[in-house]
Amino acid sequence: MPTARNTQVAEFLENIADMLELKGDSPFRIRAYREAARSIESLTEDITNVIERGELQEVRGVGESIAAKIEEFVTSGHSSYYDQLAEEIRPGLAELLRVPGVGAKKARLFYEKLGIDSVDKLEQAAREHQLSTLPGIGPKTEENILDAIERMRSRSERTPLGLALPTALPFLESIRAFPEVVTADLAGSLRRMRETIGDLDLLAASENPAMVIDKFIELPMVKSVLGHGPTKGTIVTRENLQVDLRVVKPSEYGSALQYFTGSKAHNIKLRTIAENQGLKVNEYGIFRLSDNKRIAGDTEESMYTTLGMKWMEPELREDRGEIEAAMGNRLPKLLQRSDIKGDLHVHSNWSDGADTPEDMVKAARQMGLRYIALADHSVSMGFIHGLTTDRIREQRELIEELNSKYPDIHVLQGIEVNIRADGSLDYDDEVLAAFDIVTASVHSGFGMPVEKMTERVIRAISNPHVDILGHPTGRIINKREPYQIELYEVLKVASETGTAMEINSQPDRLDLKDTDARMARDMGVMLVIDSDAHSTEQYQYLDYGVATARRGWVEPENVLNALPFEDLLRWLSSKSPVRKPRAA
DNA sequence: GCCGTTTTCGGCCCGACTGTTTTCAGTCG
Repeated sequence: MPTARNTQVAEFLENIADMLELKGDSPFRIRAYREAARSIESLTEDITNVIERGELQEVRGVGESIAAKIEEFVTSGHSSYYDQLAEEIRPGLAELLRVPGVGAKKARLFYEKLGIDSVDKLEQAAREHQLSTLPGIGPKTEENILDAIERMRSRSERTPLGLALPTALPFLESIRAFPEVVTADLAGSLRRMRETIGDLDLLAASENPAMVIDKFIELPMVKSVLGHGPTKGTIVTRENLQVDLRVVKPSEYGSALQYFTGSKAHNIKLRTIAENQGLKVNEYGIFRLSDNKRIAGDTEESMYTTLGMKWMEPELREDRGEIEAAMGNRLPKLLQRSDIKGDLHVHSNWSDGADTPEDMVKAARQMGLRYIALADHSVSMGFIHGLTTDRIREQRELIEELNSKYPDIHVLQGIEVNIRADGSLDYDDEVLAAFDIVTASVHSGFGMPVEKMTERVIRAISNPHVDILGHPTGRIINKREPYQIELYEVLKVASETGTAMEINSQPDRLDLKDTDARMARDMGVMLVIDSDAHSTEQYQYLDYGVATARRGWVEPENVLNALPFEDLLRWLSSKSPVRKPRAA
């Protein structure tokens, strides 16, 4: 799977950066490795393809030296440079950097003076008050380290957006209701709708910041208070999520919102551009270097227009070309939730869903959807009542009844058909032909080698009855890595056969992910934003799928279920024998 | 280690907070 390999390479470079940091190497060299890592992480194609074309050094942040290390790592699976560093730096030391508040200097100090080379040893030393015998370390630092380790253990991973957003919204509502607050918004990765979130960042404008912070830390959802200053408060919720609130003056709100939304890489790029124009950007506004006069910052839009570019949606702000696009007036017209006209992947209690088909139809109407496809599981998923051919016929009758009972919504008979290990499908072609729409998904045999998996999926989507590939990489965020697959090859075939790729909106899937969705879009492959709802409430998940698509620069014309129903039918009828891909 | 409509050498975003240090280093975003 391309992006999995890209992730590996990025991790490899990050590890080098960590070790260089522990070594006390040049901060600029360290940053070069981290920037190269980030750049590769957001590539929209498999890095091996880039290497094969000999274009590795064209990747931003990758020069001669890093390119050589990547090539060795990718082709041989190891790196002599890395091995050499690993001999100099005890491997456990990098673990210490994961503790918030412990950076390279402290890690090195702890190791050199106390022999600490693991988080466990660090915890023990802090408990025994050995850390405070060191220069520059006092009892407060000791205590903070213990707290940080405890929090790290209770929530070791980034929080999925699907948990972070529902936690943050009540805070935002409460803060907006404070009489002292002029306006408030989500900020940080939450506002950019990243698939996982570290700390939940909120921003408010008020003439009386201290009062707002005082009230914030008293909110009933607060479990404990980590920090409490005049303009910034940090608390921990009962879910063990950290929420930061910053409060600024109303006149600084635009610049603060821009600044605290990030991403860091996006902001660095903006500042560099500003400098070339004789300007300085910070969280208080844009200032002319010549006389230090503030010339923008009341609104976020003014921050961008002053620098000669259009305002852009937060989901784009990852330094993945959006700044260049904004300067050239080439920003995408991003898909919006209101563009979604239907949901083509919905389960009912005929397989593993919780609700009846009729309940699912009624809930879809309430969501304002114009069509849905019931897509229960196929027969080999016996343990969750996959549909037998008899039950398929019965369900067809039921769907016809529902269509006449609810004329304001179209109900399609779909199926989530299982892709077997050899790439064949659970049903014969005649059975498949009877469905209105077919989504094929892998549900087993995740561990097969990359060539086999790629072949398997390509065979499945080459079947003229298959309209959509469901959750194409199979990952579960924080639980299961994507299976090994050459997504680029799959997408090439999909663009030839006219098979759409799903962006599955389940918050722990978000599969395709943002950068993969962008690759699909760039290759002219149609996308489908599906809820994969297993109960009536889960239609709400479409919001996360739409966010993922937006982060992938996806526009309405790239999305199958943004089509009106009649156009969808036309698209579906055109697959056989080979559907022509729509122009991207 | 990377990069260049200021540069192939000399830069590399910038400010806040925290703890401990009495003037600043380390860490973070």
